[in-house]
Amino acid sequence: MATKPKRPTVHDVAREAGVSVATVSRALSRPKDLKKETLDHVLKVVRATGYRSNQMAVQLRTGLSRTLMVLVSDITNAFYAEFFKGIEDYARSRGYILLIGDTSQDAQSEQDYFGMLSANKADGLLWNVDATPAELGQGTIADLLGGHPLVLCNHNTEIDAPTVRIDNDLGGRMVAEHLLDLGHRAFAEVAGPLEHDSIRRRHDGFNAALAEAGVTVPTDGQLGGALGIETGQAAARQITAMETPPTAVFAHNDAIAIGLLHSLPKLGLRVPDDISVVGYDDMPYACAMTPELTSVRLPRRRWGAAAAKMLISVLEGSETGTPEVAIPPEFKRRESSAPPRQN
Amino acid sequence: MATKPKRPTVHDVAREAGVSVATVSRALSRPKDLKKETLDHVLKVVRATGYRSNQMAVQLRTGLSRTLMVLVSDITNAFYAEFFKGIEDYARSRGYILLIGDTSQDAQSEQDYFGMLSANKADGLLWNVDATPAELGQGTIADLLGGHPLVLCNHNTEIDAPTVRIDNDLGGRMVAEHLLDLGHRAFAEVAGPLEHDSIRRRHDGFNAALAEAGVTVPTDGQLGGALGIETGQAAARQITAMETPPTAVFAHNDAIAIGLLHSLPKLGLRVPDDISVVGYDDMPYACAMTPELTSVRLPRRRWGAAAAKMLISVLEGSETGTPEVAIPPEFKRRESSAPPRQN
DNA sequence: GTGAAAGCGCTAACAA
DNA sequence: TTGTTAGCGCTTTCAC
Repeated sequence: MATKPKRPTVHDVAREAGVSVATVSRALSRPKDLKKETLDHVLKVVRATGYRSNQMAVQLRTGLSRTLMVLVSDITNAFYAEFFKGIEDYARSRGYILLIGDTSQDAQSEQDYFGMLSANKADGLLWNVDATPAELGQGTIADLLGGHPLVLCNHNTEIDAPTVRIDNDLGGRMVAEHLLDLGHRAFAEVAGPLEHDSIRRRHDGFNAALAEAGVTVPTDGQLGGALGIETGQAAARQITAMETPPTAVFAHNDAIAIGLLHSLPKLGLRVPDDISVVGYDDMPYACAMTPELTSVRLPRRRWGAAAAKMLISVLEGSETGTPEVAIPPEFKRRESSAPPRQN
Repeated sequence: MATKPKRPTVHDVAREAGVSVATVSRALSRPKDLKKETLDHVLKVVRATGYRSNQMAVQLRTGLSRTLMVLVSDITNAFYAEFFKGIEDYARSRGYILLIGDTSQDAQSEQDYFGMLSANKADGLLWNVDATPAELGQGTIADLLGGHPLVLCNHNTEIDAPTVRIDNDLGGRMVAEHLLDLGHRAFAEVAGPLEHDSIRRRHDGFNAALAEAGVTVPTDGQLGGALGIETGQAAARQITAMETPPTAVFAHNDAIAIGLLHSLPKLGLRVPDDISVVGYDDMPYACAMTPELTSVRLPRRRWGAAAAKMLISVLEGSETGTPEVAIPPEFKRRESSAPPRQN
């Protein structure tokens, strides 16, 4: 643990190099302000001494941490992996690093993380909002965050901030159009929690597109629950129990779809022969299901990168409004959807 | 953007409360050093002014960032999600936050992150090593990290540091024993990159247990490749092309197993009737495959928590050796493995 | 129990 | 082009 021998500071380097601390600082941050000779010399000493600037001091001095806080409700969700990567890639290309936090849908954790932002542990926040925080009543979001800027990764009507989200209306619509094209007219929908904007929109888009074709989802075909495998399994039981089951189901995410794929056949409905199943998200394993799952691919990496870019633009002053950009998803047709049987 | 009105500092609070800055600082960090009266008064002013300490200053002054850096080679891998959560949970309970970095198996990125550690962006490092960094030749790992402590989450013979890893020898052994118990004697193994310690060990454990039963994997049954679905698909082709295919396959992770599950039936071998498949990792979707995948469950969350605990112990001085703890996995029997057919 | 004051290591005016 | 110097906001001796 060579942690004892105190690390060299600008002063050490300055003394060693026979220049002032300012020169050392400049050599590192604005090299072109120095005579090439001096620069080379200082840099050599820097290397010789193994000097590394102490970011704690830099941060205090500049007021910048070059750190982005990323908040999601469940870091455990594989869904976010690519999203993080997109953020990380762009952020790092701009010299920022990531503080990733999991709020677990818990108001206290959320507050804690907001507190860290206020305490300048990060310069800005990338937030995948699920629910509007309760504390928001007591002030604006900017107060909560200590004035640090925020970019939302989900739409939220009660928070006024730049937003970079997936175009879920379009996603839902894509599913409807695909299924209609195949000839389906009898549908079921297994929804997630509709109070979440991103869920609501895939629902709205789906149903709007159906409505335009003169079709509606019957009441008993409107199922839903949490965004998990079990919801799909439960839905499969409900669907197979119906007198005239739908010929196509739209699951609000791939986990639900997997639950369907897994349970429907066991309960007597083959996919896609008897019933088509379309998922949403296009998780990595969607294409390895049996049958391969038709899904809506969300460009999660691009999404993360766009959000990071937006936040950094705000931080660096080149973005001042509160734009809302919606990233279009992409439809992935696979084996789990097919034309309905003729009967 | 209420970012203009400069935030209150200890001085502001001190003036407002009619005490010294020292007293304000104490009120926040060591309340019991103050007369209850003073304390209450200061705290009231703190609340009134909305004061929040500036962590940048605290860090510089104390030399502590209360931040843990976590480095993995691919943040995109769903495998890490639960691992992160375990780290986050424990870390946060101890007042630490997480800086998560993705090295992309890239030496430069790795160096960059090490540099940030040296620059005190974090107090310590939790590292899921894949390969020993090339730069290690030029000095000890402690130098590279600026003297900050490190806990490895994978064994690495060339780096001497406390390690908290999964007991992969045991995992591999569990698979062999399960399959032997079922009556299998003809095996194939689809391995990952054996240069990784965690992969090597599941291989070693598996083969050692087979050897003890007097069985070996024939040469043409020793397959392998990257830890992805495609490797499983390719292996399925090789296996089905064999004159006498094995009755059981051990896939080094679930992705490979999924590739097998997906491709074997298409090529004429039913799972588990003709051939048993056992995966490794027990990813969330393993139990939703058709057939449900028998796998080795890695307690990833517990693993992360244990690693975080170890690192914080080192940081706070209560752990000084270089212990190596191996966390035992758990066997999950499901549908994809069954006794071999009698023939 | 409380205050005064000395920095932590760095950057950025301002001077020279 | 380079140096001097004043802090950034906080914690922590050391006095009182």
